Amino acid sequence: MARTGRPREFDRQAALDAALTLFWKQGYEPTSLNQLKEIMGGISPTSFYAAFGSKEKLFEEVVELYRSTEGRVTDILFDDEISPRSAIERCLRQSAKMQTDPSHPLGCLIVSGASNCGSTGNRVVELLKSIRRKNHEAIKSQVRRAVAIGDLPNSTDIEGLTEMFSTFLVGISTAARDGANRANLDRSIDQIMALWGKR
Amino acid sequence: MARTGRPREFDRQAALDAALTLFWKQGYEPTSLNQLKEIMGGISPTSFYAAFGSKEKLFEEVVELYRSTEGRVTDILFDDEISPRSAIERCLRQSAKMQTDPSHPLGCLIVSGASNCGSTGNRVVELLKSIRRKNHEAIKSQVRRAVAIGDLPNSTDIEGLTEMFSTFLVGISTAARDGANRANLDRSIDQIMALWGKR
DNA sequence: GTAGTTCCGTATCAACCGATACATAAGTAG
DNA sequence: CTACTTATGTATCGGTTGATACGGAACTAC
Repeated sequence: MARTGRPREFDRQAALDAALTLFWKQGYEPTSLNQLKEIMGGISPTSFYAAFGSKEKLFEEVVELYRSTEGRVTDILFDDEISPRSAIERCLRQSAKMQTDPSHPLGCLIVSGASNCGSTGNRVVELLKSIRRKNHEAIKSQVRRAVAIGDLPNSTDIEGLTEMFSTFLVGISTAARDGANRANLDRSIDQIMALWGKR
Repeated sequence: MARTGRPREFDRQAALDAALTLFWKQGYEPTSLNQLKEIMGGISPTSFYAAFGSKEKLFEEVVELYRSTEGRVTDILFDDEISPRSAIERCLRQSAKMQTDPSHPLGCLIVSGASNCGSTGNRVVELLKSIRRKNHEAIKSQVRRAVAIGDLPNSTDIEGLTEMFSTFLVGISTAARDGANRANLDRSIDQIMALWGKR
């Protein structure tokens, strides 16, 4: 049975895609409702709030969309089927490739999407921070697993190595926004991964 | 001869210090004139604009203040009197220490002070970006010098190694804001600097 | 004293912020 | 047809943004 009521006149998914692009480029707070409404197909405020609830809820939905598309480059950190080294290296390389891809805004929405926020944006800041924290923990699990399976020596400083990869990973967003290209980032990953084989 | 006219009733330097703290914590755009006026001694709008010109000019002055105080941790990147390795390592360690110091806001004003900006903040974004670019170039000069003096082999990938240190450096700001402590960051620097001795 | 200079407090500006009210249009259900 | 449901367009809400106008206060110069 078809849904009752007047049908929606704009493409909700297309509007969400457009909102992702805008939030990705500008961040949460500087992106205004007027900009969103315009890029989302010139919809009216009523349509906006009926379809998405609020700016904050839209952002949360956008983060989910990002995580299920471009943002999946970090999913491999949670993969225990491949080698720990491969998980971390591939995460870094995929992130570098994705974040420098000119077909969408530069950098990472999770890192740079809400770094400057006033008091109204606290929930959004915490949302992104919790995702970063999970990635950090996933890196730690991989390093720990590498030690457990003998791929890294028992003397390995797990916290130190984890923090190194984690800090580098979040740094990619600023680097990409500052104009670092994929080739240079890939070579920097060659360098940082050399640590793994040199001890 | 003393200056003519009614004397200023607030401490301009103290106001500037307070503005630095607020911008550092919240970033450029989310920090409002009302917040600034209040923390700067409860001054009036007239006093604010007479003394600092505009919000943007105040921020530029705040950046200068930061660069001449806490922000000096990166100055050592421009020092050609010490060894390249020492210049980079000390920059990283000083940055990690400074950015996790609880006596002031976490992270780095140059990296995180204006990452989310609308069209009005473009000049500010470019100002910070240009500073980051200079740091990146300074790292490159140090790596190049290291190769020149034989501290790194001729086969060194200068671009790759530079990007690695530069990306890690900017990553410290997000890491610190996410709660990384100094000890862990220091150990991560142990790890990343080990590259220098392992080839 | 008076003139000139600089700063201060209050009141206010136009523009924009996120969010709603209200009436109406377009569909389904019976 | 009427009743119900859902989306739409316009007009507007109260609040905040960065920035000014204007008159008066506090100082120096002479």
